[in-house]
Amino acid sequence: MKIGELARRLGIAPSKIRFLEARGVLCSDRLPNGYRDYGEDAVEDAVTALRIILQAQSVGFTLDEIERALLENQSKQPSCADMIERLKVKLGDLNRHIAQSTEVRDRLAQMIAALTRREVDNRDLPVDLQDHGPVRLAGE
Amino acid sequence: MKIGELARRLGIAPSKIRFLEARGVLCSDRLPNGYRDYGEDAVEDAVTALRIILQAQSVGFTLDEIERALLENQSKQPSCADMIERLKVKLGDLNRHIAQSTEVRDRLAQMIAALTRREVDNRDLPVDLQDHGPVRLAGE
DNA sequence: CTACACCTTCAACCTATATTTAAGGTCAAG
DNA sequence: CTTGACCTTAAATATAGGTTGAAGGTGTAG
Repeated sequence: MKIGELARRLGIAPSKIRFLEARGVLCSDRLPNGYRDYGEDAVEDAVTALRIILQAQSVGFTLDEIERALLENQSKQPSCADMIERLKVKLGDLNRHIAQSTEVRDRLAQMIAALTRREVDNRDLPVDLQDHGPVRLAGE
Repeated sequence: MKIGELARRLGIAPSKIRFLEARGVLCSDRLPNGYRDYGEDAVEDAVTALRIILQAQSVGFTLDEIERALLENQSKQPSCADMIERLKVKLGDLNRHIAQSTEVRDRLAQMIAALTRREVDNRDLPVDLQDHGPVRLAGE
């Protein structure tokens, strides 16, 4: 399988696969003419790797971090003392991030509810804006 | 209060306050000499606005979205039908994001546990890597 | 008056993460 | 053989979110 079909299958641009490969988080076999060639196993590996990479990226890991974690994990010699520390820091970040996301999610849900009510009754202001009163933003 | 002290109080760079003001999500009064001047109320407003802005940013809202939401919320004429739709989409995004973050958080925690065990017993591989087998990454 | 910290604007630059484009090679169908 | 889809690399551009630097004004202390 060539890169175009793999990209379509993954729902991403071929350029992104090339980019990730250049970054060092993916690899590929090549045909004699230089084209990237993905066998059956390679396709499955790529899909799995991409799923991990995109998911990690989506929750705030940089490609550098992902690369370090993946490579370190695959190395036969552990030597991971440093990495475990880095991952623990990331775990803390992630927990704080989840707490914050949840808080914002709840406020957003309240806001939507309040705005929806306001469509009917105009007096009802969003709770989270009432809490701190009108904030001076731009243009006042 | 001038921008430097406000920035120190907020723990951010003065340049960031200027940047956010230029972006349209903050405002300021000016002294006759052009310096930004924050009165007592303005300081509180700025702190509140910054808290909201940074938190929203940290969970994936762009400055454009934050600006639209804040300005729309403060407008006297609701006309928010569009915004409610946008916010609902964002709420969905946020819920998916929380689910994904939580999943990655749990896997990360397992990975740390496994790596910590491996420091003692080298056979014990991280569960999330066992699940999908070795992934072909770069350099193999 | 001199120093020095602080402020202004505006434009340039930076990092991360890609995408797009330019110039060219490969290949199967008609 | 030509056309068009697809591939290659390298370099330029895009986008978000800033930071930095130049050039210059302000304010206060010695």
